[in-house]
Amino acid sequence: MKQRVIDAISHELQREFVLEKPANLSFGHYATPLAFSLAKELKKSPILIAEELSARFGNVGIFQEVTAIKGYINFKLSPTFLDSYASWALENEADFGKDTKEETILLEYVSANPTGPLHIGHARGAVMGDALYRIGSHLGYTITSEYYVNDAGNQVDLLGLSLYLSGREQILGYPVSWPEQFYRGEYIVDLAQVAYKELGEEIFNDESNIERLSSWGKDKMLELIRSNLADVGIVFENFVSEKSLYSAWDASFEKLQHSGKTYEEGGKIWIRSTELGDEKDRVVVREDGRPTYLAGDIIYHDNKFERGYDHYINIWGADHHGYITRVKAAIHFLGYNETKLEVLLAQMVSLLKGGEPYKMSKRAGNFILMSDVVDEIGSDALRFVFLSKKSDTHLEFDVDVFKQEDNNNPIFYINYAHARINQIFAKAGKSLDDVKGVSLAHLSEDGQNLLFSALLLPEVLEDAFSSRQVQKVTEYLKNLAASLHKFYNENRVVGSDEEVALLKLFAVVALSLRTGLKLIGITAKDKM
RNA sequence: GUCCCCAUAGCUCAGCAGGAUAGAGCAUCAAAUUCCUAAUUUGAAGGCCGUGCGUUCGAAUCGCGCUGGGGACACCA
Repeated sequence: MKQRVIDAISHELQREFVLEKPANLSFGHYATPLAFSLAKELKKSPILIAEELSARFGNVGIFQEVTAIKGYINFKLSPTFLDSYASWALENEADFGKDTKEETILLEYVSANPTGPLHIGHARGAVMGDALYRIGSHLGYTITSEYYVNDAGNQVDLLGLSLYLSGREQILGYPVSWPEQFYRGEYIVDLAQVAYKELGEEIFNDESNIERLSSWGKDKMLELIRSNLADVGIVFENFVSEKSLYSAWDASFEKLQHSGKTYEEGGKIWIRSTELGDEKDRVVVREDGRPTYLAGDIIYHDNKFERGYDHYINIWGADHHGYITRVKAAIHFLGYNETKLEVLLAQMVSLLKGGEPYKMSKRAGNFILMSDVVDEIGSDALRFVFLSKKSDTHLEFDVDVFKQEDNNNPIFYINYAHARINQIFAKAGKSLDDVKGVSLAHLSEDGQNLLFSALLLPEVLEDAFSSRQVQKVTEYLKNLAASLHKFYNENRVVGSDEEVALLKLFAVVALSLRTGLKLIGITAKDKM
């Protein structure tokens, strides 16, 4: 819709212009402040310019009216245009808001260590990534979703050690002393029990079994993580194992050396990341020859770029922000265009319950488990609240709000609007096919405005995806639901003279709500 | 010390590729159900958009400084 408007205006004006929303829908559907910027150039008042320019739109079909108000040029779409778009949307439900894009994107998110269940911090990146995946795919981008599994290195070793100690302590009854950094959540105790059942008591007898425990535990944890994700409707296309990539280290390392940006010092191998803005150079190979964590990411990004996507998006926890520069430097040294990588940061989440800090789960080892929150408020509410604020800003919310069944709870409010429409159709005894064909050209002003709002979804999606700001979608859905409730209270539908037209209008609103919800991973309710 | 995020109504937050009177929900007060779900709606009240300077015809929005809050600064992942 927006594109049609832009095309129509460019055709007439032959100029660059900014298209925006008027302050008030009564002015029009779209507006441009173009006259202000032309004032200097033309040495005329913006008010005069706006009047002259608006006069050119006398017979541009899609506009009913083009008016100059205080220097702004306001465009009001014609009811026929809105009606034809509405009819198209209802005929092509699945295509509503779809677009075609050439770009291919590799989207990596979550990538939590397979050493424990997902906690609430992971949930934010997870939900954000999934929403971008859904919206982007709907817009026609070819997106691959990927989870990088850190199944090599210290953390996984620690998992094995922790299981080993826990088994010796809880099952074999030996006294053990726990080093500070070991995993101590109750899930470790539970998992050690499972190990006891599946692998037998002897697994805890000898330290030589720790490696096996690590690997076994990692697989179990990955299974748990997948199930945590599945509970909120997230399924990844790819899981890439860090460990499996290590065989490619020599090749990646050779590329790095080829760039001349590596050097040896103190028995370690460094990359000159300071040349690309890093605070210090970084070690990639330790004195004992073991590659560092960064090396793993170098191989991984080499692997990613080899696969030849147009664009790469990583969603990381905000605590990794300092890591961006060095990874980009490495990508550059590998000979790729590092600007193709975009890193989005998911900031901290603080949870409250009844106004008090949400208590940490002992089970998780003093984290808030994502699954606990899902059990408490449900996947839909979790998704909605996490998506309603920009991901790179801190978020605080009270889980109790999302258990209320009223206006406090936005997901409830939106579902109610959708369910309402369904019930009205049922009450009227009509189906979509009964109303599709009717013309909406004679709707009241309020009806036209509601229709216009419902038809805005495609441009909201476009805007949300391109700015990576999914909260634009949740905000839009809340507003659309509010408009529907308001209209409902002011207009009687069933039995009125305009029954079929109003039903068609409502059908478009429902389509927009349903589609928008679907793209943030929520299934709209038909009945409540 | 360096870097990142934040500061808008009592609370939680929108608005920010500069544009017409700064919005929503909650909380407070007052209204609307013989009628499609009142799980809703309407109205009132509530704001030096943290602060100073700058850019601009125009700044909540852009730039610099300051103040306050959160976070990150490994050869751990």
